[in-house]
Amino acid sequence: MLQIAFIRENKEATLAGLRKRYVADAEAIVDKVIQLDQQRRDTQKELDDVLARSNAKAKEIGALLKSGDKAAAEAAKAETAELKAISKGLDEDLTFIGQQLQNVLVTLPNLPHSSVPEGRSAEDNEVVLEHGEKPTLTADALPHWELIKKYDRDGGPFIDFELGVKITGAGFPVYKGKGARIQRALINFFLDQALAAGYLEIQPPIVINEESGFGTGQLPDKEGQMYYVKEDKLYLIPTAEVPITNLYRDVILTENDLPVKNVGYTPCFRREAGSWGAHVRGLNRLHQFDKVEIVQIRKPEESYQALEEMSQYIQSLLQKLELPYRVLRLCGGDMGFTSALTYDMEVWSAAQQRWLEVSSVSNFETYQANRLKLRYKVDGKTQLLHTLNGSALALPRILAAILENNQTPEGIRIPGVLVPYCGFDVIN
RNA sequence: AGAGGGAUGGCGGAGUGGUCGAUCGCGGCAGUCUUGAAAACUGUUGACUGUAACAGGUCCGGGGGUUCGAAUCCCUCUCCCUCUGCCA
Repeated sequence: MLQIAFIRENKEATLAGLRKRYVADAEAIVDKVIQLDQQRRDTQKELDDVLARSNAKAKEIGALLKSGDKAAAEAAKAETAELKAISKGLDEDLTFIGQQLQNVLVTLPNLPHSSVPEGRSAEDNEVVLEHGEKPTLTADALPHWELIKKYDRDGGPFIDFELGVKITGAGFPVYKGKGARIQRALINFFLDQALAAGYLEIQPPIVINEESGFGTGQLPDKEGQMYYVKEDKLYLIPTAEVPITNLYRDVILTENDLPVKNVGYTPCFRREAGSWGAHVRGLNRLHQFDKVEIVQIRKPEESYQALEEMSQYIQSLLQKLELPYRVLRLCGGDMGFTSALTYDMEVWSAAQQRWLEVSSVSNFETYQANRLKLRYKVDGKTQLLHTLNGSALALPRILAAILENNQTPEGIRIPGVLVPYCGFDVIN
């Protein structure tokens, strides 16, 4: 959530940011925010004054009763009725105005960083760099969903979509044999790498309450994208970002606690309506998938340096896995609601001949921290922190690229770094 | 799931209708002493809002109520603990 004080004092910058994101009626919304904020402050002032008078009166009555002057006390009591009526009315007004303000404020996305390119859609994202050689496959090369069927060894394909449909539904594959083992290998590899890079491993719950959904910005308007357990009012997490970042909700850190670097492996659940044929085939888009997520909490002045470090770290993983990749700087129109700057990492899927997004790393600046009330103390003052996170990495598309890019007539070669984790070096 | 007991500042723990935002202890911070540290002593130490700075306002798990006045009384929700039951 944007800070009201910032909007009030930087109206033009706010408008420019919102335009970059193609927010409709930005000017009208910002004017509404400023107007409601003024109204709220005026009403608050008025209420505070009435309350101050009431408080003084109550003390006066207490003193009179103590001194035994009952008649004067009764007279003073009679004067309070009016104050009470006024304060009640003002209090109701304030609640109403506050709600309206909150309702408008939550509809505003984060303001883009100055380096965010102009643009309306994914077409306009800026390619920051490309790394690695795209493998040239033979004419009979197969996409991963065919490869999975080709190496049918343990009583069915090593990733079984049909079986998943049977027990749950589409988008919930069953990993078997080498399929399950390579998943486990990837998770352990990613966690070990993060530990070596100084992250603290966290195993959070994978269902979260409404407050947590609000804290990181999934709620109120993206509830349709999450699975919901109605009886308990709990949501299945779409990413470990939600529970891990919310560990720091309503927290005031000290400088010694910083920087916070957490890593967590969790399954992730996404309802994601809509599908487009081949683009969502196989492992390309699932309702349940595994992901290792890195989260950092930083002082404002360090957060962009941290973002670059996280980007480098994620790239190092892709390099170790020998995957060709590119890094995109997302444009204003394509960036997530809560982010100020996002890099997407995409790996080259050689048989599908397309780039697959496997990571997204973002700096949210104070947008989440303001919702979370996540602060730290500097020179006796409390200040909002910056939150960042990134996938490091999401498994299914990594696996898809590994399978496709490394296919040979003899079988699918497992990248060297994974072999000790897998216990095998080829799927054949 | 049933019965009972709780929820107070970073932690422990007082406070049961009137200067209580809250005694006290620990911890933290600053100082004295010390070559330095420890110990001891002294002072200081919640958050939000508001103001140029004061002042003022709000917060004792959440919400509502009684009262001139609520941390204290009433209702309700949530969570925690103990015992009984069930259970990976």
